[in-house]
Amino acid sequence: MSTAKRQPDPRRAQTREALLQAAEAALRETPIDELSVAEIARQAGVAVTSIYNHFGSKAGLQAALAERAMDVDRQYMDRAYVDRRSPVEQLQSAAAEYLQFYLDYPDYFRLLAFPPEPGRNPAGQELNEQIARRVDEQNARMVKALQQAIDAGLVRKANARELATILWSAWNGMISLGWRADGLRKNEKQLRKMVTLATDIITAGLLKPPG
Amino acid sequence: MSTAKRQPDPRRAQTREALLQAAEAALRETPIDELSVAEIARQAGVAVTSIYNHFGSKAGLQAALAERAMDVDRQYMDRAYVDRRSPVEQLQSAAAEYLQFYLDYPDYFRLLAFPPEPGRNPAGQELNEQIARRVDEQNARMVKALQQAIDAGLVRKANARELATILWSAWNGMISLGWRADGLRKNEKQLRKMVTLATDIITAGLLKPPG
DNA sequence: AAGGCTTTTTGCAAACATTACAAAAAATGC
DNA sequence: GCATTTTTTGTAATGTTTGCAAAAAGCCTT
Repeated sequence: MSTAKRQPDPRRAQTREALLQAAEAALRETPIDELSVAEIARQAGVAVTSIYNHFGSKAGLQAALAERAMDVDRQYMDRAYVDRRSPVEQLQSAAAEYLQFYLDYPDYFRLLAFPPEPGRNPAGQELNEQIARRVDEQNARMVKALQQAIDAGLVRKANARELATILWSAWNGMISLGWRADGLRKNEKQLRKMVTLATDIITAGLLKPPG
Repeated sequence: MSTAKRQPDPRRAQTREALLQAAEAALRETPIDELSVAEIARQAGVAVTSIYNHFGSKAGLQAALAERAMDVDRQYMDRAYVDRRSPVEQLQSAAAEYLQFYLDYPDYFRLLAFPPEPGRNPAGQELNEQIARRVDEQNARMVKALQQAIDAGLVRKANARELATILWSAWNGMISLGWRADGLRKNEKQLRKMVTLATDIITAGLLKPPG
């Protein structure tokens, strides 16, 4: 293995940070569709190409912002996983908080739940993996809650990790109805109702021993 | 209302059909990413602009093909909703067939489950609504099975339509893990397992009366 | 602290999707 | 057959994305 080490080039962190800050600031003024990569680069004082060097695409840059916002997400989830609550209650509130995160940051949610294909661009792929790790990290908390419930005999025996993935991806599917452009779209109220009911049903199904 | 009627212009159907056929044929040879709208238009013998007149976007054209493919989807679902089966069995096989449809036609599945935004283009919006109607039509069969189960006292009392939406969107969320570009992606085997387990849990939860 | 090597940035050209618009072509209804 | 309307077409312009080569800047060794 040729792991030739080297001190990291400070320029890299610098332009990366300049882009993130410029993009974040610009996005507070202008919706993403009306904001061109040229404009972002101009405000960051770097070349357009640098966006692709660092993030792989315009969506990648946005995703990098979303990844930062996962710190926010962690706060949401902190509210859900409180130890005094029963595991079932924790799942219910995790679902509610996850939905709330979407309602507060719809763009970021979409990028985390349904990341755009990075193509063959290495920077984009790397970023994607990084985001996946963050998501996984969050799901780990759900896994923990489920495992406790299983160990306590409250929930049917099953792989807690798989169960968490089911829960999380099912929520994603439901919440994605919030931005459909057709008649199948659901509004906030409907989403709340749906996610609540679904989580209720699923937890009921978990409590019952397998037939 | 100024509903001035008029005979439909045959040219419209003609170029539409030419585009659909050319696109379908071309897509058998070339993946969508490597197929330009210019090339499709050329093979159809029409102007590029016509694609936008009729379908709103390149994705719209693909979606129109997917809409046609819903006849295929319907056939898959026919296999699931067999009257001799119990409602719960019907749901299980519906889930399995839906997943199979994705496995056989991943591109079409994606367009139906997660339709791209049509923007402000009227043609694209119209197409989107059309697809939504088809999807709704399919879900109606699930609604029917659920309603029967509710009426028979097998399943907790709830709005069958809502339940069907939950089931369908949850499946979408799980199946979407099949094309994630990061470490969270699931392969065919894992998807089967997950969808089966999830449907099992959900139906178990449905059977149990609400606490 | 100088020179060589590597990383990073930059600018440019080209491909592609998309939009807007105006002119051309073709159909309808009378 | 003619006036009106619909549809198609071509073109110019904008924006994202890729590839490439040159320039700039940083690291490392001596």
